[in-house]
Formats: sequence, structure tokens, C-alpha cells
Amino acid sequence: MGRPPCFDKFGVKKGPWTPEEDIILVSYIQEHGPGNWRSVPTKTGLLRCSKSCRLRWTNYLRPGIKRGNFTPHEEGMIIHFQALLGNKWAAIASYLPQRTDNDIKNYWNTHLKKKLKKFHSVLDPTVASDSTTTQSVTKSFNESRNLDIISNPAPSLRLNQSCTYASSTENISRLLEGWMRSSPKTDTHLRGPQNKILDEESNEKKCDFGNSAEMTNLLQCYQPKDEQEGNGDLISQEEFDSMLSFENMNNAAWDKSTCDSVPDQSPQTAAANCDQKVNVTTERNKLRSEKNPPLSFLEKWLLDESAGQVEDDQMMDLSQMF
DNA sequence: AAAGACGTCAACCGCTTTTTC
DNA sequence: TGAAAAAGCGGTTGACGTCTT
Repeated sequence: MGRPPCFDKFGVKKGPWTPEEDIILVSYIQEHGPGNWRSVPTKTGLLRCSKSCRLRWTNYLRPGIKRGNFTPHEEGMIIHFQALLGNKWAAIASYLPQRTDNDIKNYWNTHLKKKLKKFHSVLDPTVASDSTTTQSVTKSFNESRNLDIISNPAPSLRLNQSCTYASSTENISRLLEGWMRSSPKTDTHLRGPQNKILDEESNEKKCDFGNSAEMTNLLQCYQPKDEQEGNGDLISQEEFDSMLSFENMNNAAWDKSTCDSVPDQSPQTAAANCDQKVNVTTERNKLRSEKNPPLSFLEKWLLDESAGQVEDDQMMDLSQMF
């Protein structure tokens, strides 16, 4: 259609976002709500294209995003839904609303692919890993219905899962502190200690997921055996339920029959169901764009090392806002 | 200690789909 | 109804940190 891409424009800044830019963007969204991204650069003075602003918000600044290590259950869900849906990261992300599609995609490419390869080599060392399809690996995986091998590989297979994810956020926090120090408006009550890491595992928050029971039951098959037998030491059933914050489950477009059919459906069917969910997402985004989170919360989320310790009721409020 | 290899992830790019007017 | 704009999406890139030699 001849519309020039925004990144071709002269003077558009690229590369990592600075804390100052983050604050400006968050402030603007607090005032006007997400959406109308085209006007964001001009109205905020940000030297970023509208698309960059939108991506920064949706992938990083948007409240409710969980950062840090993926839990074994999240891993299992990603593996299974990847096998069902293929590289439909947005669709997969809809099952893990606290994770962005970008995060899931990165995690798949950097961690899970390798884990699955190793998993398959354990199951069948005679099969060359190069010819291994995700589906066949996942089939074996599902047949075993036991994530222990993947979640808790033998010592020889155990991978370093230390979180380097935090580093950039940590840097932002440090920079933010310097910036905030020079900004009397927000100085006193928002600043946290230095060297904070925002995305600790403890950031997991409990939410009210409404009618997600069917999906929870469905996904219980992804729990490690130990946990199914009540001997697990990873997370409790309640925490597992909380992890499955399927806001979409409350929507009529994704009903019980759909949920119940998920484990056995063909990829095509699953993809069709995903298409259904796209419309749901659109509606959700509309609703989200109509409501603004309080800036104080957003700033706190950006600044507070104990973002994960934000009171539950605050998180509940937030989930209603978006 | 230095340098190259490797791993990770935020951000970019370009295409497609949806929405708006 | 169709064109333009906006948003969604997935593959790729590049910067940076860590590991290995």
C-alpha cells in the first residue's frame, strides 16, 4: 500500500530503551491509555516510531508481565502447545498470560529446543536428533506424562537455568534511580534500593481466574508425578492454579467443549480454535485500551525491587484494569 | 589475562490481518 | 466497499554477558 515503514524515517531512535523513555511512555499511557500509538511519539516527544512504543509497552512495560525463570509447568505447557499449534507464539502466550509471546519464543529457541533434543536422545539414542520433529518428541513426552526428565534432568543433563534475564531490568532500575534522584516529583516514596532485580521468581501473583477449572483440570496432566501425588515440592496446587490465569477462559468464545477437546485435537483444529481466540484478544485489547492503570502502580512496578510483593488486592485491581 | 565462542534476550524488520473511516 | 492506518505476528538480528580455551 506504499506506506513507508516507521523505521525508515529520519531521526527515529533505535536500540534499547532508556529508563527516561520508559517513564515518558508509561506516563503518557497512564494519561491516555494504550492505543493510538501513532500519536505517541509526537505527543510525548519520544524519538521512537509508534511501533517501537507499542512493542515496548506490550512486551516489557505492561503491568502483569511475569519475568524470570519459567517454571517446569510453564515449560510443559509451552512444549505441548508448541506441538499442538506450531510456532504460534501469540496463541501459546494466551495460555500463559503473564508471559509475552516474545518471551515464550525466546525461551523456546534458547532453552526448550535443546532440552527436547536431549530428552529425545535419552528416550531413543539411536535416532539422530537432527531428524527429530517436535511432534515426535512431544508424543514421547506426553506418553510418559511425566515432566521429571525435562523439569529435573539427570545431573549429566541438568542445564544452567540461572536467570540472566534480570540484568537489563537491573540496569534500568539503577539508571532509573539516578534519574529519579534528580526528579523531586517522584523521589521519595518510589525509589528502591540499588541493584534491585525486578523479575524474581517470587513475582508470581495469585489472581482470580474465574471459570478456569476445566482448563486447570486439563493441564493437571502436565504436573510432575510427585505433585500429582501430593509429594511435590515445586509449587502447590493453588499456586499452579494461579499460574494458569486464563482470562480468556471467561469468554464464551472459548467454552468448556473447546477446552475439553484441546489435548486430543489435531493441530488444525487447535489452530482454528486459536483463530477464534484472536477475536477474543482483540476485544480484550479494546477493553484494555479504555482503562488506565494508576501511574503510581506502574512506577512502583518499574522501580520496586519487590514488585512481586505488591499486595494481592493491588494485583487484582490491575487485572481488572487490563 | 585475553580473546574467541557461545548463550541470551530485547528490539527490529517485514509481512499479514484487522480495524477504521 | 475499498483504501489507509493500526495492530498482530513470527523470524531474525545485534548487543551484551558468560564461558572456555
